Amino acid sequence: MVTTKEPVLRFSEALVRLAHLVQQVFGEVSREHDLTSQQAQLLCLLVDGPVGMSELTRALHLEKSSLTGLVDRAEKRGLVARTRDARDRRACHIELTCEGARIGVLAHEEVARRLDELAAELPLDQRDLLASAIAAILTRGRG
Amino acid sequence: MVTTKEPVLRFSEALVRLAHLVQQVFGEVSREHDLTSQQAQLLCLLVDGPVGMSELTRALHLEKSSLTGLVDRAEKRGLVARTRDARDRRACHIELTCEGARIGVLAHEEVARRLDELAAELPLDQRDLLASAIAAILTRGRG
DNA sequence: TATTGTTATACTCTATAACTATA
DNA sequence: TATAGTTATAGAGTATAACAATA
Repeated sequence: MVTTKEPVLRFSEALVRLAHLVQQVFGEVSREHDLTSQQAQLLCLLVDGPVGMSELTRALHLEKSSLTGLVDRAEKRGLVARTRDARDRRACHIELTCEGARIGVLAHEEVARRLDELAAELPLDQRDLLASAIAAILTRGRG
Repeated sequence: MVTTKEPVLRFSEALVRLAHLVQQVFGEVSREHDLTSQQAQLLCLLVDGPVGMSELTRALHLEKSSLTGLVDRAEKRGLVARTRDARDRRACHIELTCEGARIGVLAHEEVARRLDELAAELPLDQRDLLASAIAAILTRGRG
C-alpha cells in the first residue's frame, strides 16, 4: 500500500527550487532598495567591518577584475569606500559608508523577515531541524 | 543547562547560504558544458516539450525583452529553435534542438548528482523530511 | 484596443589578458 | 619573481520604452 509519506520532490529538485525562491526574494528586496543583488550581497558581507579585496573575491567567488568593477560601481553610488592598507600598500580594504551600512542593514533584515515568514507554518522544532540539516550540508559543501 | 541541540544558524541565514551553494553548483556545471546559468535554466525548462514565450517569462521571472535576448543567444548557439504558433500568429513556441536537449539533460543530471551527493551524509529519513519541509515552503512561497 | 513579441538603448555583471605598483 | 589590484575589452544578462504584427 502506498502511503502519503513519500517525498513529493526529488531532493536535488527541492534544493534547486528553493534556491530560486531565495534568489527571487533577495532580488526583489534589493530592487526595492535600489540595489542589484550583487551590490546587496556585497553590503551584507561588509556589515561586520572592512574586508580586503582578495578575501572578497573568495567570498563572492569572483575574479578580481569583476570585483574591481563591482566595488567601482558601489563606490560611485556612495555605498562603500576603499581604504589603503598601511602595512601592504598594494592592498586595500573595502568598508561601508554610513549610507551603505544603513541600506545594507535594512535590506538584510527585510530578506530575513520574508524568508522566516515563508517557514512560519512549519513547527518551530521542525524549522530548527531544517536549519541544522542545512548547516550539515553547508559544512560538507564548503566550510 | 545549554544543550548542543540549539540551531547553529538562524533559519533565514541557512536558507541564504544554501541558495548560494546551489547557485554555485549550478554555475559550475553550466560552465563545464559551455553554458551560462541562465541558458542551462532555460534548457531545463524545455526538456518536457516546447513552451511559449509568455509562459517562459513567468517561469523565469524575466521581462519579455530580456527573454527575447536570452532566446536569441541560445538560438544562435544552436540550443533552441523558435516555431510559430499556427493558431495565434503573434505567438511562438521555443523548443530544444537535438544538441540543446543532449546538453540540457547532461547538465541537469550532473547538477542533481552533485546536490544529492551533498546530502549523502544525512540519513535517508532526514533527507526526505528536508525535502518535504522544503516542498511546504515552496507551496507557500509561490505554487 | 489589447496582446505577443521584437528593437533600441543603457546599465550591470562577468571573464580573460595585459598591465602597474608593491613586496 | 610573486602578489594585490586595475585597465582594456568583449560578451552576457537585465530593464524600460517604443514599436510592429496580430487578435
